[in-house]
Amino acid sequence: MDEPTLQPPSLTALTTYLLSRTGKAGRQRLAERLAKRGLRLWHMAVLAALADFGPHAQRDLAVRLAIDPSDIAKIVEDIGALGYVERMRDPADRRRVTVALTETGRAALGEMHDETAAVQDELLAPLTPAERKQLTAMLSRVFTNLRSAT
Amino acid sequence: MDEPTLQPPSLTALTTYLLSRTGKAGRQRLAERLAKRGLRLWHMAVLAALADFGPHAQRDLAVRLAIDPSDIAKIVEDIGALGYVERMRDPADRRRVTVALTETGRAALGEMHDETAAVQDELLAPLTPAERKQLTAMLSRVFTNLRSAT
DNA sequence: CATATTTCAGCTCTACTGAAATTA
DNA sequence: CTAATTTCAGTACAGCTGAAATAT
Repeated sequence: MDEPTLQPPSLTALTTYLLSRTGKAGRQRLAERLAKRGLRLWHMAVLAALADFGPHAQRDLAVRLAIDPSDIAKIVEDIGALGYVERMRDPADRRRVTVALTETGRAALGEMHDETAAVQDELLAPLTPAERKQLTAMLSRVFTNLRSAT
Repeated sequence: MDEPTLQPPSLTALTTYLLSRTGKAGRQRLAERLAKRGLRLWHMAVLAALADFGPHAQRDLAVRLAIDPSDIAKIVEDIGALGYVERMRDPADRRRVTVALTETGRAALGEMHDETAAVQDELLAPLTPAERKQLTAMLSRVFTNLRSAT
């Protein structure tokens, strides 16, 4: 009897394949949670960047998060409509639009933090706490290297 | 002076975020290589499944690789046009279409194997060989757990 | 004039939904 | 008649290109 759920060994031996598949699964689960709030992943990423580093010009948000600049406008407008951020023209350079987190946005981000932790616990269930730390450390180095090797 | 390339710590602390980003980067680099052959990732995945497990009905390919059944037809037709696979109606159940790898397909898959190894070396450059093994083992457990917990 | 930032229209790709055609 | 398999049309989203509008 065949077991049609087995993955091809020549694919599961490819770390890149495993990264791609597990990454997609994690993204989907996160996205499902955020969708209940009417948000998507980039919305959360922008809120996190504003919480961690303070107000940004939209251009700087795009550079920091590696979002295409042409997509920023819509993302910021969405979370602005929810009252999570405020936009102001920069008086010093009136081309720039400065985006700042509101208290409402900060509170929403706090709730999301708990939800993302729950999603992560589910995703990484088969790993011990020590292994999760190792995994995070390794992925962090890979990710940093990606961004420097542009 | 600000360093606008720093990622938000509250995101890089999320393993799910790192998985998602590194996974996407890996997928993109693989896709770039395959695009030079006129292929995409699912094409390679199907070829690998046929090489590892022999001929499949299209339905079984969809189940094994977790591709949507409605997308299989186009994928198989594409690699069929390149001469990488052959399709035959199953005489025992004429609803089913059996897909089999050709020698041409097997040879192409061999060349792709070398290319994917090169992509992976670049992606995982900051990790030692021992760490790469650890990473692969951990991701493999996470991935297996995902599929069983459907 | 050249450049930077924001914004929008449009394209492609992936992944999904729904339904039709064929066969069991 | 019901169910399984293949196939296609249409939809939604993400990510990108190109260009216009505004300001430096």
